[in-house]
Amino acid sequence: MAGYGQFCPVAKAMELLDERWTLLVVRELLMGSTRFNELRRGVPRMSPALLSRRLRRLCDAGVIERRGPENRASYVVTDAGRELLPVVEALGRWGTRWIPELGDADLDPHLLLWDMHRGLNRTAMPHERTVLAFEFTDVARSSSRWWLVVNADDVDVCDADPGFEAIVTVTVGLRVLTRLWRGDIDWAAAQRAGLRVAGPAWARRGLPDWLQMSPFAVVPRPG
Amino acid sequence: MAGYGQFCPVAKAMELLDERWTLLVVRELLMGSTRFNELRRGVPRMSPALLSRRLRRLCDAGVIERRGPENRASYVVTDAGRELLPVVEALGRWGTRWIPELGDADLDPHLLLWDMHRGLNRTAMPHERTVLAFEFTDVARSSSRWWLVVNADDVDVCDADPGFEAIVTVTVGLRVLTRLWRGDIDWAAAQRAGLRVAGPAWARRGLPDWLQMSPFAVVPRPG
DNA sequence: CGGTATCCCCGTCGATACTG
DNA sequence: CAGTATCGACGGGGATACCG
Repeated sequence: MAGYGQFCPVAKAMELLDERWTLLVVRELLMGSTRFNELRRGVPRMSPALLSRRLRRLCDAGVIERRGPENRASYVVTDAGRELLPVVEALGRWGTRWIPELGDADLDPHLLLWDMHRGLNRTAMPHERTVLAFEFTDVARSSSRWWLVVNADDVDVCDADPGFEAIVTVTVGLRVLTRLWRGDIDWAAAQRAGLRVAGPAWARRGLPDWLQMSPFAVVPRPG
Repeated sequence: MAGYGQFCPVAKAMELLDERWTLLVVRELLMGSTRFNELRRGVPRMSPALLSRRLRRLCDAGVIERRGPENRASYVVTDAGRELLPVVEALGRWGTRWIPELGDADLDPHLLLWDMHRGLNRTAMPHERTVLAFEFTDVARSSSRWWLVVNADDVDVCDADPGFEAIVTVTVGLRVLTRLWRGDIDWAAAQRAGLRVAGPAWARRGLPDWLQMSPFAVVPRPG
């Protein structure tokens, strides 16, 4: 689409940033994703063709730089890209406060686990390999069971049993865990809403500390 | 277009705000415009049908409220709307720093005068009616001459001679005055680039104080 | 002044398949 | 792993005219 035909810096910024998906890709980049397929996991409903277009556009705009060989590309934010953090933060804070309601279509177990895997508080967790299991009570059988496999230096999100025994199993409705992650409700309210944790007492007690919530969870709500 | 299918508050915010023109309308509302045709002057390239759609959407989202009788409607921001100011500010700051180049299509004398009329430093100006004239050296005859008519309690933007004598006449290239307004250059650089002011000495000296620049003019530039 | 109504085009996006 | 290629539909939005 053509530009706005305005010299206003807000308009010039939006000529780039109002394109569908663009700011979500930027969000993923700012969260630390650098590889194409890593970015895709953060925006699973975006087609690879469109992601490719957006990445090129962001390169052209100087927001990111493409690095590495053709077959192992990575994308890193430039100074200009890093300075989009205040924009993303302002949007996230506003969305948190003023759009609290989620439709069923906004819920996605894979995306939720993907977000959670980034925020795990590794230092508070056991040092050996640790597996956390999640069972969603209200999701179709085929995608109701998930595992976070915490290895020495990475975390995997699995939708198939990894074979190692889970130290805890969280049984919960998808919406309840999503709202907990977003900070719409707290841990106690989640338990009242049916969240259950199975496993040894020390692990059940530790879990709330292991799972960091969304960065926007602490945003104060209106009223 | 459908939503993003994400529970992330950034995604939920962008479902509303990534629609073309929406954030520019919000900008106008935050700058104090409340009436339909007043808003239009801030987004002249937007069709009235589309502005109408956007206003309804912003009402539905709780960003603004529609008030007054059918034939004299006004739109005022709610708390949610007011809290979009940090979003607009962050975008404006980023655009100012990282998209400094303007295309010819981004220049618009009417829009420039419309922006300037809002920022006039009335207290520093003469109390009686004051007329400021602008003559753009590089704009087609039909829209090269403009006037700001400062009355007791309002300011008019005119593209036809208002009939009252101007206290000063500014002769300048459209791009130069636009860059001055944006803070890309300062007053001295604008004069070196050809800006000339005609009128009594006291008015010529006062002018830089009368004309407030864009709120983003003070944003520090990279490097 | 404050909008609606209508029309139609073209670009965007989604879907799917495929490649080095 | 990191993308391209192709295609079709849809709907957003620009233009224009019109109404209360």
